[in-house]
Amino acid sequence: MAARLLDDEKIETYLGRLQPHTQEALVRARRRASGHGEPLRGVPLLVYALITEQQRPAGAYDLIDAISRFAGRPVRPPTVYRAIDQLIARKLVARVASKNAFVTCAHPGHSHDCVLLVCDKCGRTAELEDRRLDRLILEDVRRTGFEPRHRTLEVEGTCKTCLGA
Amino acid sequence: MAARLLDDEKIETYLGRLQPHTQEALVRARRRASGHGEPLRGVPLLVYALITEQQRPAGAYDLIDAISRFAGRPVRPPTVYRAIDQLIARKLVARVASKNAFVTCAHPGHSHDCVLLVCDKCGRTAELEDRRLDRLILEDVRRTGFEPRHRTLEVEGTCKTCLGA
DNA sequence: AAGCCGATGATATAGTATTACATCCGCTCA
DNA sequence: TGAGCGGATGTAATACTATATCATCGGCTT
Repeated sequence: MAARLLDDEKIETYLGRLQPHTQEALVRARRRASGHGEPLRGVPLLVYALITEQQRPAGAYDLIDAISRFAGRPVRPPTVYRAIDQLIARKLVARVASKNAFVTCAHPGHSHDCVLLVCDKCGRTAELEDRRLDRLILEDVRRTGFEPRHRTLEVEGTCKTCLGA
Repeated sequence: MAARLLDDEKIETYLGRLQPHTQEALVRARRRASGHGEPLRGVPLLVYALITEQQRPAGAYDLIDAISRFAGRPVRPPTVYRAIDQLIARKLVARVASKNAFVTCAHPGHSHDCVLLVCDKCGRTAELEDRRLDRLILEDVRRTGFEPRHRTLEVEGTCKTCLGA
């Protein structure tokens, strides 16, 4: 392992000051991570916390800037992209293809082929799950002889809150 | 109107040499376009033909290069992006969000919220339509109080042909 | 024919992502 | 115990994608 860019203790102190919803998500994410390979730490942990904290998709370069500020020196893109890849592999984070951004999964560990609702106004996202939908898509796709590996289902529009305002 | 970058007649000559499937698509696209605003010509026409010709998603810069070669001088990104935007507005082309690329719509004029099957191996895409699916997604989304404007549904995997090979 | 307007074109730059290489750690095994 | 292997981490450089801004042109109005 190379010299750690970020000190574990410093990260923990930082995390302790985040919002309650982030704390809760971190507990869930760590619990999930502990069953799947290495514990969550370093840049991936920080990336996960940062995305969760702001409750909407984060661009990779927003994350790079935030982590650079935290570290007190520039952190390069591959460092953060690697962290994101790891989080996606662990199914803790999902890419928002329509925005080139990333969100934390609301239900870590679920099927993960969820429907992502993206609000044009506030930028927040919500997840939706529907087994019937999953099944229908799978049937339709398989019927054509196509073997699916991954699916992206994103709906852009206006969320309930923004409709009210 | 500024000096035309591309000469109409030269384009027609070029188009005449493309594959039969492209010719057919062009006829359909032009018919559709004629009912909706200006006829298709210039850069948008060429972009449409180029994407169709290669039967798989084209990156914006592939198109920029191809059109530059055709024009015999560099054509700048905004020129091509504007053409793409126009084609998307006319529903002749769709963005492939998961690949930052563009495909021509197989069924110009249809609902256009189709399912896009993207093959990892050969890169080709196929479209799928299913009203039941459309309805189910709409119901699910509306139930949460979200007002949809646009949806992206892409499935990555292996196509029938590549599975056979 | 002066001047407005929208379409087109060029310049520059912003934003997103990856390739390739350097470095360091900690483990294995002589 | 320390040489060296291998994986994770860190850096530099660059490729790829997209847009904001300004310049220009041609046709239309009056």
